[in-house]
Amino acid sequence: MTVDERPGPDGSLVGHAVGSITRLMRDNDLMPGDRLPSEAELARQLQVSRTVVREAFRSLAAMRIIELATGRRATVARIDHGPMSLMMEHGVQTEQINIQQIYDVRRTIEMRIATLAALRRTEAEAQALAAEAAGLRATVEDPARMVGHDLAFHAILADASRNPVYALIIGSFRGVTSETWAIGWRSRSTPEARERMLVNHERIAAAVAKGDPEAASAAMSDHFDESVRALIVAGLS
Amino acid sequence: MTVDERPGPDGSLVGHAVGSITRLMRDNDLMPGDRLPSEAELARQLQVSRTVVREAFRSLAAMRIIELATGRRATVARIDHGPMSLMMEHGVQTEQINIQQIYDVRRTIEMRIATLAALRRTEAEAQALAAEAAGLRATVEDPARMVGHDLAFHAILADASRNPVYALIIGSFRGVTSETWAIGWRSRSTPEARERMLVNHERIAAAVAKGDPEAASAAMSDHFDESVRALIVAGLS
DNA sequence: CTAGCAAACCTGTATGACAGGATTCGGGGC
DNA sequence: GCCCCGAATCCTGTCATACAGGTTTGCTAG
Repeated sequence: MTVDERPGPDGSLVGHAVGSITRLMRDNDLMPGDRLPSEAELARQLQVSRTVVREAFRSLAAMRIIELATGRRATVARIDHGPMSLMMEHGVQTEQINIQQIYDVRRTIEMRIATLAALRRTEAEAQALAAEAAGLRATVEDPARMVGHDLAFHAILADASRNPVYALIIGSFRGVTSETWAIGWRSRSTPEARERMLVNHERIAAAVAKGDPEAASAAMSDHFDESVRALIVAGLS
Repeated sequence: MTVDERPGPDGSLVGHAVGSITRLMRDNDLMPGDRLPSEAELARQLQVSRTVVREAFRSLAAMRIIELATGRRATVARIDHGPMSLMMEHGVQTEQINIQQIYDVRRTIEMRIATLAALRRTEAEAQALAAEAAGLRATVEDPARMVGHDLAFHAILADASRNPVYALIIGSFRGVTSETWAIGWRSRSTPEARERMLVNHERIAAAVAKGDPEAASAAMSDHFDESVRALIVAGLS
């Protein structure tokens, strides 16, 4: 396993190292779990100090392209929504993205997810979905626990689409959603409004369990109509 | 501007530092362009070595949450699709994601983008779109230049949706798309097949220019039907 | 052949140093 | 009083070295 010396994109040595390490992974067809050369070895091959290799590793680890652990060599990582979630939170925090925009994207994507999940869900997923919908209803007095059920519900659904990219995107909204969820819930001030929210989840779960893609998609659409309305009531722009 | 000392998520000092810096940005409402404390200053406040602060900075810079430059202080960054693009490439490279899955997501999202763009595009965007469609037709003999026009076409459209999250997601497919685009193009072996591809872009541009959301969405749907068929012909799973 | 242990390897962090690039601030000219 | 310029200062990028743990490897003893 050797590394070539093409200069990286920018003039920086770290940028160069990141490029070289990425190329090394690609050229050697490294798969998740495979081990990379040690920092010292890479430093030698790239003719830079260990500092530079370490910073390059940190960059790749931040994107969960590789995984670092003390004492162990760096390994190729499984893709994960964590970094994307942080990026989204940053976007919202710095007012480059607003919550309504995220909900528009979520509606678009989750309607498709519902369709696919209705066609592809396993029996276990159908049951897990029903359980999370029931969990929502059961914790109606404890918003802090409700948000966990809501997040889990949508995560299971995304997984059931059998397309990891959907799961990734939904996961990337996880941080933002968990921070704003309570606002939406509080804005549903009447028992009727709250009941609608609970029923919508149950409808989605039922349609997916029944394997009815149109009904699942329609229920998801209603769910987002209702949620977006709640957010508007709350004045979240 | 000070930093508290809550321990980070994992035991690592770098993880702690990343958390503290993130919190510092949030608590002080730092906006893109604003400067962060210097490495030495943070090292002092967090009671860690500059090494740790630097690695934390690298992590945040990898996600484009902050921006680093020689001699200058780190600044809060504008959100950017670069890291997401690298993550997607990694996912495809390691066979955790396949091209068809990406195309399913793209179809879902770009149909919505077409709808929004038809409603919200500026005059300049309508013209730029037409120009890129024309560029595609003009460079039909040079796939390397064609892919640039295709990427630009979809990027302009995404921007015209006036929802940066759509632009972000489309951008995250940029790397993968540019690497597989040529395969799809080559698989369109007849002049008719190639003409269909060109016409579809022109139809989208025309519908968006006319401000007809249904037509734009339908044209986009046809575009993806055609593209996905081309990829299937090419045997890309 | 296996279990266990020691050596070798490896990463996380700290310290100190220094070469440029960037910022700042004071002074001089107008 | 204001603007421009240069020097002092600050700051980042990189290197070398050191050492405390954690991990892997390989040898040895039973």
